[in-house]
Amino acid sequence: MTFRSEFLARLEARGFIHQLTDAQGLDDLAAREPIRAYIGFDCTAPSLHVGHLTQIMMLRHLQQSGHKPVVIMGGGTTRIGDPSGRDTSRMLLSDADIAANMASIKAVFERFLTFGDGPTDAIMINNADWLDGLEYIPFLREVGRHFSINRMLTFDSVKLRLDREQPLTFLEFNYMILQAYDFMELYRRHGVRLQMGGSDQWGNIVNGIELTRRIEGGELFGLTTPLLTTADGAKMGKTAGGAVWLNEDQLSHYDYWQFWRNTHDADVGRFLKLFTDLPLDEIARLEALGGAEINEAKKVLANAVTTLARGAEAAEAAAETARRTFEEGTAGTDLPRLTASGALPLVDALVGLGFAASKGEARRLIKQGGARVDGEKIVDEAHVLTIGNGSVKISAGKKHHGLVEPA
RNA sequence: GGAGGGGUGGCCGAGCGGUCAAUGGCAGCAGACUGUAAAUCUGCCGGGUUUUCCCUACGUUGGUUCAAAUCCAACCCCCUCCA
Repeated sequence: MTFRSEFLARLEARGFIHQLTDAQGLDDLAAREPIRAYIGFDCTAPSLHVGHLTQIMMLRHLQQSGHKPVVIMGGGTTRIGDPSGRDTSRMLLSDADIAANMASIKAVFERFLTFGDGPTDAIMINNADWLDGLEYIPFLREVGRHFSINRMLTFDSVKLRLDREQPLTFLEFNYMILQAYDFMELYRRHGVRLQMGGSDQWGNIVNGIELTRRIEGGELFGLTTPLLTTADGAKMGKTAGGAVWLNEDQLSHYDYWQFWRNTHDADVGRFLKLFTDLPLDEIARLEALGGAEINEAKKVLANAVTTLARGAEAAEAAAETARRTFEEGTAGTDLPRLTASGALPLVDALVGLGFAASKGEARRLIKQGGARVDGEKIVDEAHVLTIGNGSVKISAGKKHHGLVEPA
């Protein structure tokens, strides 16, 4: 359908919309008045990763179209663990871990959203505020009676586990109830009308809408984004080294930039729309580039996305390092580095720079011709570097480059 | 509580007394070809060590044996059915 509201029109044009509970109703509402919409984030790790980026960008578009983003930190729900999309239970995190993670995650949002007290300023709320104080019996009487087990069993998050004969604890089984309760509580406390999330959250979102309608008579809306996979079907945001973290203390600016620079051809257009603010006609132009020229589009993508998450300076530095390293074959300043003095076995340098997980792997790398020192291929596993006064460039394969510098 | 089935490397999944660091698949890494892409082909893929050597590993702990992922016992956890 064609949306009248700027918000939905934008999301639609950029490929954010997968499912919508009441497209017409939400469109009318968003066209008529500023709305408050929320997305919840788990605090299971000290940083969000690029898999969360779709959600964050959606809040950004919300704010840019004149609405108010509400970021929910799952301080309470993380103590339960969301079974959605998982076939095994999460480890239970300690409260201290959760608090530390939450503090670490918060900072990222400030790069994407403007927080404050104004009408369209974003706010951040911890659902522990109301979940921690819940009393069991009163909660069951108020909320629990609106959930039928029969129906809960049909939700994907539960069904998947049951079908695969994998355990689902009662603790986890309650997650969807608490998330539904969140939505209602946000409606009560802050007048939030819309919950957004990944497609795996559909069930949880619908539950919240239903619950609020029954108890409060309020009309709420839900919107989910498509599950994001790369062109070859892999889940977004996982690389060899693990997740692609948004926090810079978890992943260097350069590596973050490189992740985007290495986007598959087929994904470039989609990613530009989802993860950057570039105008659509500009994206159409970039997307149309064929052959080797699409590399230009990838650089634009990497620059734009890195600027958002890490700042313009970080993006420029990473881009410059990449240019020097890959196009000139020299070395940029942003590369991973290692200091040493005197004699350093190449194997140790490779391990020290993080290019190999063990010495055995480093040896293997050398044996197979993947290791280079100052651009020169080394096949001697026992090669020893002599660190004098200049830095030495170490390469592992075509993509990993680093520097060993004198101490 | 009872009966049965099961817990193997990042994941899936074989093995069921030596020839097992453990078949196969996926994922991953490197090489060739390229465009820091994809596809394809080749090699590698527990750790250490200049190597037919040592460590660690098949839920946990003990035991049998010259020898155990493989047999036995106890325990822990999971699944199914019964109560």
